[in-house]
This record gives sequence, structure tokens and C-alpha cells, in this order.
Amino acid sequence: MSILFSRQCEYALQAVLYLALKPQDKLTSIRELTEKLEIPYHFVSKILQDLTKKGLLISHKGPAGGFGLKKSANEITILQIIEAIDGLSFMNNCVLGFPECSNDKPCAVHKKWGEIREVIHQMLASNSILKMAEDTKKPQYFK
Amino acid sequence: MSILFSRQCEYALQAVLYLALKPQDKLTSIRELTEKLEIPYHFVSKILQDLTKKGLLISHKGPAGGFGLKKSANEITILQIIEAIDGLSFMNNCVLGFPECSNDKPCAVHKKWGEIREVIHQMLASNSILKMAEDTKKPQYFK
DNA sequence: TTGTAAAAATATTTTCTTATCTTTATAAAA
DNA sequence: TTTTATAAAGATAAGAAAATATTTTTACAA
Repeated sequence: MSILFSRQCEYALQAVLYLALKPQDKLTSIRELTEKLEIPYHFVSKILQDLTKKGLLISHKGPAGGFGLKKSANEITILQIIEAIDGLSFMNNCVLGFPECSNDKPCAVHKKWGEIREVIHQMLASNSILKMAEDTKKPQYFK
Repeated sequence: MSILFSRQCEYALQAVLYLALKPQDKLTSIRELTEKLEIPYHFVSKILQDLTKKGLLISHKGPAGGFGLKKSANEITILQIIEAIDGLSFMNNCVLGFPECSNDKPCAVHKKWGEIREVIHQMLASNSILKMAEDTKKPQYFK
């Protein structure tokens, strides 16, 4: 079961981090991407199209076609990917699910969760996907 | 969309926090509970049965029947409820969804998320549901 | 012109959430 | 003590959402 983000969003992150390690001008096919990452072809293809429409990726059809980052990998954050796929509702909603939870009517962990949420936000917004991908031991992205 | 926990789990928490504010010997019917909290009767009824089987609640059939906490509200934590319904996989899985993420092959936020997770654990385990429910402005639990 | 690869539309599968209906237990009334 | 109303237990089904697959179309480089 996924934690904070949808499966879609997780795949999007994996794909983008994979692309971040490639030269920006080189396109990568869905085939390569999904085989290396071992994630479902058609589902991911839909996700990449979404990211393209949202202006985060570029795509080209035909032979030697594929996907690439639209901007340089050091200008993109994980949070931007998450925002494009899942939206930022996890930054607003009550973690215990109380529909009316707010500063006026706080749930039992409202304040504490607010602090935690800020740290999570930091974690997702403070580093570029380039740094993220480089910090990571690369072998994990390949089989 | 829910954040860390399933809808089931959220309802369970809301129900248990509601029960925590009642005298322990008094039983509460699903009807009252779901009407006051405005949550779905049948779904919640299933959840309460689960919590009963797991030994967290007691139940009685028949007139004046209903559910109550098995132990005193100051001996139960939110984490115990979560563990019973969703399990603790959120404490182990990679937040970005990398299946092989571990200390050996950490994802981009492995370390940071580990710290955050500890704070979340603290938040859920360090106070009893009695304190949780009392700290909360009570009006929110009633309509 | 041909093969490749994304785009798009549609369908299937699975999982999660919710509802319906029947059964069983039990307290209280007759 | 039998009846009756109440409320949980249980089984099953319906609905919705999320995840994944299939098929067709479109673009384009060689």
C-alpha cells in the first residue's frame, strides 16, 4: 500500500528521477523506462502524457522518439511532480480524516501534524531532482 | 483523498475518540455514533466488529447494546487503532514507492523520511486517546 | 513507404467503500 | 415464560475509484 502518494505519483517520481540522470537532449522511450524500472508500461505511458501536458516533460513520436525533461534537472523539484499528479491536498487535509478539522476546531494532532507537514514540504521542495537522483546510489534505478 | 491512513482507519479513529469521551461502562450504539459523526453506518459497523475481534472494543447485542472501549481510555493510543486496521506498513515502506529502497539502497529521501516517520510515530504513540480526545475542542465531535 | 513510438480511446481488473438483507443474541415488556 | 423490539454479527452484493491492459490512430524519421 502506498503511503503519502498514489501509485501513479510514485511511478511519476521514479520515471522523472530516471530521466534526470540522462543528458537532457536525449529522449527515452516508455519501453526502456518501464523495463528498467519494472513498472507497468501502459499505466506509466498515461502518466508521462499527463506530465507532458502539464509542461514538465517533452515528447516526440516516431522512431528515436520518447520523453525527456522540459527544463533542466536542477530546476525541477519532486514537489512539482507531486503537484502535477496528485495535487497538494496532502498539505491541507486533516491527517486523522476529520472533515471539519481546522485551526479553530483542531483535531487531536492538528498542531503536531502541521509541523511535520512543513518538514515534509521542505524535504520535497528544497532539492532539485538532479541532486536527488545523484545523491541516490544509482544502481537502484537499474536492474 | 486520505493522507496517511485508509478511510476505514480514519473512521476507526473518529469512532474510538468519540467513545473515549464516554464513561467506560456505558455502551454506544452504531446508530448514535454514525449519526453524530456523520459517517456511513454499515461500513463503520464492519470496522467496529474488527476492532472488537482485535480486542480493542467490547460489544453487546440486544436492546441497550452497543460498543465500548475494552480498556480504559488512558491505556489506548491512536497507534494501536491504526495498527489494528491499516497495519504498520507506513512505518516501513518507501515514501517514494521504490520497492528496493533500504539503508543499503536508499532512495533520494530515505534518511529524511526516516526522521519524519519517527516524529509521526511519536505523535501517534505518546498520548492516550483520552488525552487526545480531551485536548480536542469537544464540539467538533458533536453536531 | 515503412517501421517505430507516442497519443488516444476503450475495456478489464482489482481494490476500496458503501448498502442490503438475514441471522443471532438479549433485555425488557406482556 | 413467551413475546417483542432492539442492536450487533454475518454474508452478500452494489458502486466507485484506482490500477492496468488492449486496440486503434497519429506523427515522424529513416
